[in-house]
Amino acid sequence: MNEREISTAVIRRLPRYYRYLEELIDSGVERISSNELSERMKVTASQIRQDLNNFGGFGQQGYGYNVKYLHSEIAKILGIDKKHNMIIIGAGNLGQAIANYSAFEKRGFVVKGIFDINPKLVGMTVRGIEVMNLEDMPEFVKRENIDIAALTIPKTSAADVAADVAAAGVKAIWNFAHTDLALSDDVVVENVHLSESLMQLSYRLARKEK
Amino acid sequence: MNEREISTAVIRRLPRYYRYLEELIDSGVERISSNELSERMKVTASQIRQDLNNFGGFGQQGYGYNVKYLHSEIAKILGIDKKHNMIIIGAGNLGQAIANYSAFEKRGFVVKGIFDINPKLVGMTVRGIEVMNLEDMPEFVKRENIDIAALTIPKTSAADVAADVAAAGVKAIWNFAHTDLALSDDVVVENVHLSESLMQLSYRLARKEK
DNA sequence: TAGATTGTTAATCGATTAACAATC
DNA sequence: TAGATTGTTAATCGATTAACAATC
Repeated sequence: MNEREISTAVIRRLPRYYRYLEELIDSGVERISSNELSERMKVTASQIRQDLNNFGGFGQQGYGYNVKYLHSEIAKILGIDKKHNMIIIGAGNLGQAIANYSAFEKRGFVVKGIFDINPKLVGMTVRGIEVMNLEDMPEFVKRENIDIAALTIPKTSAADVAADVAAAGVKAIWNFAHTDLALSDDVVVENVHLSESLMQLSYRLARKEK
Repeated sequence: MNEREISTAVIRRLPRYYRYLEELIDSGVERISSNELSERMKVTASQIRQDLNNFGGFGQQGYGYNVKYLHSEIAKILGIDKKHNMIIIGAGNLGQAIANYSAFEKRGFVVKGIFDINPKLVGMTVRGIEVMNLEDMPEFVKRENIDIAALTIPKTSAADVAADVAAAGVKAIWNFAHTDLALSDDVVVENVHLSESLMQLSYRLARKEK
């Protein structure tokens, strides 16, 4: 696999390619050219070919791309050909929503445990997964080989909890708290800032109205 | 206000500026230079000045930026100085999480109603907001002057529901369904694709491990 | 072989960074 | 006035698009 750095712009597009390829498989399409795909996805064929060729030559001249093959190759690139053990910290609605979302499991993300500090929530069960006390998290992370922690907690406690899960051995944090987490470089942090998304929507709405 | 198109890269950064300015206000800071802010936010001072000057000269030579003033100007740019009436379609965990998230209301996004097709959920109350039957949505949108609809529903029904809310007069859709919505250009669509975010995390995790 | 379409190089476009004159 | 820092122009860098030779 190539050593040169892939831009985030490319990485952001990969899951979308993956989704479209999935739909093509479902509708029984066996091969597709960059041109046909470009029309469906509303991006240029050139961009599709450039993006894919960052990772290898998955197509064939005169033929195009084999849908199933390309789909499986992108899965490998994204690392979703392997299982990932995940925990959720924060058993509120958002944490429960993620725990309940079975499509993640289909992509190899298995929720092994949910944690909270609220004694009212501890002991509860979400989709068969027990809500445990946050104190028991470090031991659980080690025992169950957890590599991803989703933080669905208020921003006030996010920094501390992030430090704790990192110390326990978690390798990636999916952060829903509205704050930037400063952690050592060997922990991956992926942010989902819902309020920022809503503000972008608001901006575009305001421009339209003008 | 300027007529030239602002790039999405700039728009994506605005909410983050806003958040940092909010924190500065909370900690009693009255003015800040692009240089100080650049250190806190880990972006270049040049970028901050360029971004802001897309919208106007909010600073003063030799002084910097007045934190409160800049904060309020960005609020205006983002359109969050005005109230937005919002509905949520889909009363599952994710819909409930959004309804319960009071911070949105602080930014002027007021959840007026929640809709679902599941009769078990209809009649329920979330944060004092009644869950109504989706059939009653069009009339509600008109009566309550709704301009934003959050779609927290499965992708199978997303396209139809999106068309319905647009027909009812909703001006912007905050889409959580894992599909691209094709709608007329006068409806703003902002996507939150959680599974794509998780795959990006997975990609970065896989690269780290290699 | 001819036609189609990739992989890849080159050209263009846009975004970021650097530099500095304007000015508070 | 001198110092600081913006607003803005110019330079650089990177990403996207176009073009086409390679090849199935």
